[in-house]
Amino acid sequence: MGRQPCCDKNEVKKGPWSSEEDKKLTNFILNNGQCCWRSLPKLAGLLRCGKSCRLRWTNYLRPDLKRGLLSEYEEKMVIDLHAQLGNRWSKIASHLPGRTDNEIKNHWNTHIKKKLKKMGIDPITHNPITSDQPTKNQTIIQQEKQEENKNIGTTTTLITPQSQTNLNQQENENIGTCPKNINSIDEVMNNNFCTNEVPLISPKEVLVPHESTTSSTSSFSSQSSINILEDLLPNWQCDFNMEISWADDDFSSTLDYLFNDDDVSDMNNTTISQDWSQVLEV
DNA sequence: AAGACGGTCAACCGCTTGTCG
DNA sequence: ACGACAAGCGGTTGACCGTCT
Repeated sequence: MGRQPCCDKNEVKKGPWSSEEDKKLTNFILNNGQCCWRSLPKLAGLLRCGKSCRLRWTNYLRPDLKRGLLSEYEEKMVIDLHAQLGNRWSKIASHLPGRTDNEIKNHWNTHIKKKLKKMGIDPITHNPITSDQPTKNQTIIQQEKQEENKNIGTTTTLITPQSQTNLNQQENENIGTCPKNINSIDEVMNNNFCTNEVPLISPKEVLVPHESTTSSTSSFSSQSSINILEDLLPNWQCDFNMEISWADDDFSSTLDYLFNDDDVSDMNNTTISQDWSQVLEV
């Protein structure tokens, strides 16, 4: 017998989210926090699948998300992490505060892949693509790398909890070290980028330079969510007991997306609700 | 002007993993 | 140990938009 569907597909709405739905979802989560996605749509008055709500929130509505294209720094980080972790987008995203796995995955497939190919680097193996037949050593290295990626990508039945722990430990140890083949990318990018030089630090500590978002492509949705946040702001101020400084760099980039500079300066030292502070602490 | 085409990205689908009784 | 359920994850799809012809 197959798995039960997560929701009745005849009764749920699919496709792009309307600003009204965004508003309902944002409002509900800000007031009640994130709990039980399956029952959330009903409670929030949404005709959506819980899964869909979770995705919309984590990929789009979450207020700590950065918007706009990935910076050069972030791109290099993605390349470096991909060399170590393979297509484990959520792991990669966890090292890039304010970025989602979906966003990184899309950016990889649409921008970085091409860039690397253009530079003569195989986006899968992260080794240089040569026009000649690969040498014996290169072939072996590539095979090893593919095998490595394969193992990383398929943590299935053969992996016991103990070996999984070991794998995770190994993984954690590897993060922060320069992989053997990353030199090839460094050479091409003419930049000694390497994670042992770029500390992988918590979202709270990372300050990623962001670009102006005037060129943001997701015109409808991003705009609608920004409007929603603006609409909801008074509620947060009412609910919040905790005082934070909006001058904190952590928040400034997010705020840049939400408000113009004047708005941000007006909001310095305003108060916010606990739910919101939890969201920001992600 | 309009149709074809390609690029981008939000959203979906289905599988895997984690948790709890 | 097992099954059921919720959440997470990565691959894929399809709508939208800009550019080209």
